[in-house]
Amino acid sequence: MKQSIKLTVDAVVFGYEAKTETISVLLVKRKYKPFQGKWALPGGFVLQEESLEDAVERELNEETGLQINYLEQLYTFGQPERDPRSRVVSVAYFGLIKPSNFKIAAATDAEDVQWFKTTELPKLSFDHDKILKLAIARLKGKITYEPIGFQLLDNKFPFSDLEKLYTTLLGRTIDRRNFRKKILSLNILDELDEKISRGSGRPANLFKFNKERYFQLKNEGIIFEI
Amino acid sequence: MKQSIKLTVDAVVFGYEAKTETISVLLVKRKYKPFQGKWALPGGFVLQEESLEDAVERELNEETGLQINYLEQLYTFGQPERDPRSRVVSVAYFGLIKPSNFKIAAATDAEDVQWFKTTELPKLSFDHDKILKLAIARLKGKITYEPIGFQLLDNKFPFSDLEKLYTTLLGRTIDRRNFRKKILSLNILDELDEKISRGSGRPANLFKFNKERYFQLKNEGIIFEI
DNA sequence: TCATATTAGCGTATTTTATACGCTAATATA
DNA sequence: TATATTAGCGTATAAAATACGCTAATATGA
Repeated sequence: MKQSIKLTVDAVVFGYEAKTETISVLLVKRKYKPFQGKWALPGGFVLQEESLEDAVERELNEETGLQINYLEQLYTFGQPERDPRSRVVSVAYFGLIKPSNFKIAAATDAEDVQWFKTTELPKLSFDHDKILKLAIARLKGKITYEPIGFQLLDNKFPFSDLEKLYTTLLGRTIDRRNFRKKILSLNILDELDEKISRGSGRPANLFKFNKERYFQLKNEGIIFEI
Repeated sequence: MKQSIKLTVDAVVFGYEAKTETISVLLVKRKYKPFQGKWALPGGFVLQEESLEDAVERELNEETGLQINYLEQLYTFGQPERDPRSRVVSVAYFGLIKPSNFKIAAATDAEDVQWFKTTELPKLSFDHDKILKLAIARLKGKITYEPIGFQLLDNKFPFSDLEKLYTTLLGRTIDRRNFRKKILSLNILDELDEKISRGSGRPANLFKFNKERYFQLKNEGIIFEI
């Protein structure tokens, strides 16, 4: 067996800001060759005795200092020529973080770390463009049949944040009344006895995603769908 | 970099027989240690300069002689202890073959190859039980929102074959009239000027999945859904 | 302090889609 | 030629999705 393949993990981490209604991706500036000085997805080599998930979380923490909120495997990229140095296969992950976490990024490690709006992306290293493209498609697709959107909002959020998130992700206007009816009929949101006022306009009630209830419904075969 | 991780691919290949209404999985009996003599998913080490897809197709061909009809990446399994020998990460694939191909299996290589009904599975080697379980879930889930079912039927098939396949996969009865209406309204089947008679009963018209039309509709944003 | 701008919150009518339901047609076989 | 078997199809009802516009509560600027 002459196989000598290196294994890496890469992470596509999305963040959302309701104020500007933008989805951003976390990128790091590469310190070493190849693609030195270019932007890339955070990631790196898997340690010998470490699970893939541990590897992603370690790399993310080392490079960005961020606490991830939701993480799932995206796809494994293994084209022989994807790394100019040698054969490197990368298991890509897909992550989401909450806005409160969003703000503290870029605060930790040596390399440059930055949030990029998905509409203003730089050219990326390796095949990371391809990975990112797939991740964006996954995010947009998944949001309609699994409640991962809540992972991009704070624990307590006004309904309008959710609405704006869906408008942004789906790239089209949605009817506010019908959307509210639909989401509330799913019975996975708890309305709190708390209001929030952000600038002008009527203060909004805060909601909370009820994870327990969601999993209970899921077990009963009731499916989330927008 | 002290990393020395081996990379393998494994394939979960499903076949369907309308006569018995059973879904089967292709398994091979292991020739060497570990798990010598035990059943496992077909697969093996990725060659140094080979893409992951090429590796799966090569291994499948070497071990079973089968031509695969549909192949997609399933998930990458990387728990450190999943192989007792050393660190081995496996990229699992999900494949479907048509009944005509189904029959010629087990005809080629040295190891023992066999179809197992998904209801009568043996204990598998490594973490292959877990992989198979995920693949079955994927098959059952995917069939409702992508027309992969046609990959399990012959090119020309009577409508009842499709109906039986869905009944089997979904594990519940479906209303024949409503199912027919729904599928035909999708406009992705061509009704042929050909009939088939299998034993008693009224001979059935043959249908053909219109791939071009499906992709055209898909591009227009029209989604297949059962 | 009051007029204006801004965001939140909600109901009903209409259209579309899903579901429920049972008979006749064409063949093989006994 | 009678019987068993599979194929093929329509209509009525229920459920879900969509379309649509006003009032409430606050901030802000005149």
